[in-house]
Amino acid sequence: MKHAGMLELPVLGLLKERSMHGYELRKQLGAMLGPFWQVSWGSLYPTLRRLARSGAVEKVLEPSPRRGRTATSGRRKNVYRITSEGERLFTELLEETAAAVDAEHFTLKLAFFRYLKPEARLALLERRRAYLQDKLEKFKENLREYRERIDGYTLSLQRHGMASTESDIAWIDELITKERGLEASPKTTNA
Amino acid sequence: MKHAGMLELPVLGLLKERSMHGYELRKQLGAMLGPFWQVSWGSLYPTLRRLARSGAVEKVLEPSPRRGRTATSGRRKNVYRITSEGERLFTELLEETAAAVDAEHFTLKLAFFRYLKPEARLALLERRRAYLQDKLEKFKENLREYRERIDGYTLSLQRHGMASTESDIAWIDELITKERGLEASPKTTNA
DNA sequence: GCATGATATATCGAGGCGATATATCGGACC
DNA sequence: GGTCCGATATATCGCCTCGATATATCATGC
Repeated sequence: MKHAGMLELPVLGLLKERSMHGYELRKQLGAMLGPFWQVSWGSLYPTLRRLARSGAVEKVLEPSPRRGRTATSGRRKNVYRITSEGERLFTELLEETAAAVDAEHFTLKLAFFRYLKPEARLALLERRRAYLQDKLEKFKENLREYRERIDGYTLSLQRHGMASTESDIAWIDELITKERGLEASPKTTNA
Repeated sequence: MKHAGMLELPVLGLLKERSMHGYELRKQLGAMLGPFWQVSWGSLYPTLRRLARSGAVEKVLEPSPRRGRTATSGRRKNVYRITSEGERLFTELLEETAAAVDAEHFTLKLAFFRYLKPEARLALLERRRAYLQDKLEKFKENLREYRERIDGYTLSLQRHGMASTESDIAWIDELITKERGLEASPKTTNA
């Protein structure tokens, strides 16, 4: 993953559930997002430092590592806890639609959808859908324009890219349908 | 796109066809790879500088911008030409299978497949296929392990990820089949 | 005792990206 | 003729990600 400020949201989202240290955070992230996209230390620790500096998280003082045999772990651990400012930032980052277009950002937002109200979810889904639709159009246009100039491999590549984009749109549509169903059901049940 | 050393291959590949300056290079790249992944200036110009420093490309002296009206363009242009060292580097980067697993690297290699011998193409395709297959297995394993702990959105996300990966594998298989057909055809035609 | 691997934090350098600065050129508009 | 704008063209800055690496401590097994 390449884009900037990728980790803020998932780190805050996990710390929202319970305080953790960096190493554990990484493991949880891996479980949540599938076995791929293992977060690198060079991204994670600086992110925690940034969040701490901005007051979104704070270091929890461990109850003294106690240099004796009774302590479960004498190892140095930096446990981080989310602050109220962090909670605010989390919601702000999650709701913001501008970054919802990017695949990675959208994926990360989706993993924390349960914290959003239905209308905010729909807003994000529809923003992402519009982006994909636009991408598809541009693909077609590009293909019309450069058709003769590209070779078979590149053509196949572009066709597969278009098919993938269509599949992504269909998936988003499923999610939108489910979401509307959830919105409607409370009233429908009562009708 | 995020990974390191992404631009070396496509820049050399385009300069192989004809000498160009940075701005044009960017436009060609866009046409080739679809309307997305517009290469940033902050990546392109440093890449050209690196390639020039390592002797893979060289600046072509424009026939003096001629401060008169006869010149088609008095604007400063840095036209780059590939060297024999650059041709060698291009082939090396293209054939190397290690980086073929990454989606972006693989895509870029595919765009220059026509410069490879059939067996080298097959090697890259099969390497990419093995990676995707492994990715799929790990997805399934991860899902078995964390099934109960993830919510509906995350589950849907992972399922879609798996379906996409399967679709990618099917596409690679198509390419492999075509490739084997091409390999066989010269003999078949003569049989 | 002592090797090994998991836990845990931290930093470095290379490179990508978005934003921005700067300048020239070709046309459109009046 | 003047002037504004958008396309052409090169370049750099700062922030961030990533892979590699360094450095410990702890748990387990032999």
